[in-house]
Amino acid sequence: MGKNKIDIKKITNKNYLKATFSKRRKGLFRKATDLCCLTGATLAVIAFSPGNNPFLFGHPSAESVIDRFLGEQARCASDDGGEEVLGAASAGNEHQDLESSREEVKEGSDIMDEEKGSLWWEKPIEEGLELPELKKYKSLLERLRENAAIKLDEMNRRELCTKDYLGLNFEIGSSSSTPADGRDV
Amino acid sequence: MGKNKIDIKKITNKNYLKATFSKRRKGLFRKATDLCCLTGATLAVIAFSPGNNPFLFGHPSAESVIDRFLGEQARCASDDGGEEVLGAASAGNEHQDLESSREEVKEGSDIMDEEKGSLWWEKPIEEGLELPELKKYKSLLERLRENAAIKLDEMNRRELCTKDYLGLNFEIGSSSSTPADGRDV
DNA sequence: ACCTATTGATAATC
DNA sequence: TGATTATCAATAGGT
Repeated sequence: MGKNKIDIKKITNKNYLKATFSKRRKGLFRKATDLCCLTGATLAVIAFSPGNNPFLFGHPSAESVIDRFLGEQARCASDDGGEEVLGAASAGNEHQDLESSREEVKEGSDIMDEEKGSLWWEKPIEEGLELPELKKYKSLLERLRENAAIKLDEMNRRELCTKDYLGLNFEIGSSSSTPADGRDV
Repeated sequence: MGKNKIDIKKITNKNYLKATFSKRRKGLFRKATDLCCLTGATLAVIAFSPGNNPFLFGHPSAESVIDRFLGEQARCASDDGGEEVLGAASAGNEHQDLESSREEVKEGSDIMDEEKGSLWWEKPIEEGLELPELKKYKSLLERLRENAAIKLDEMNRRELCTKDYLGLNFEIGSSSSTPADGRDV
């Protein structure tokens, strides 16, 4: 679709990879916006760049769509009077889940030579629940949203909600913050 | 981008709306697939059609991306030793959240004249936890996935995970199910 | 649903 | 690194 056609396979060149992610991520979010505008669909996109930076799109908001999805899944599953079967690793392992997430992130940050200067938060989140329970996720998301420096992708033109949480510093205890930057990956 | 240019504003005609959602939803998922293939990005798309049918795309899986997002949000918020502030409606209202989700769905099903015959589940979920706690969501998602009749959008060609949970019957206690159908909305 | 005229997204390049 | 442009890809309208 550009000057030349390309195969849809993993790009190895780091710089080209970053450029491509940037462009196509924007294109994807634009398509998402159009779809929402045209059809009023409820839609969320969660993306982690190759450099593990998070991007969000959502209408009416990413969190609300995720909540709805989770809620309907739960509702659906609870409507048939069945019994817990797959709970092998489910009961009381909230902490484990959180821990594994941390690991993932840590590993992830090494995948690419991140631009450490492009943190898009105005300032680090000024709060620190122990949140041992997932039932606090929802409020956490809201707090995160309100505290984060948000880059409105370009969607402000419509009432859709697009946010790029770029340069989210995933290091434990990190309280450093840097000015916004235009880079995606 | 078709025979004529169109304004990106809400489509009123129901049939045109359905057709447009169908086409553009597929296009969006294709873009998402390409982005994942090219850059290896971790990506999820959650969409509810105008008829409130859910569609999922995810690499490596929608659930894993959602989990990661939730996990990182939690981790991020808990890394600064702050205090709960926005919890106005957060503490101990898991049930309320679930209930409001149900309401949303109920209302939603009236928005469009749904094709009641296009239920894409092989059979209704054979389980019914009370799941009074959100920390069971993860396992529920897994169970739902295993029990649902999954329509692989067309992505099987790559190792990405695209699923259309179409015709998900959100009625409480619904145990009816019907064969798969090709309609999106 | 399937076609095709057109516009839109984007790979390469600067 | 952001902008430009030649090309392919997505899709609006009609069948």
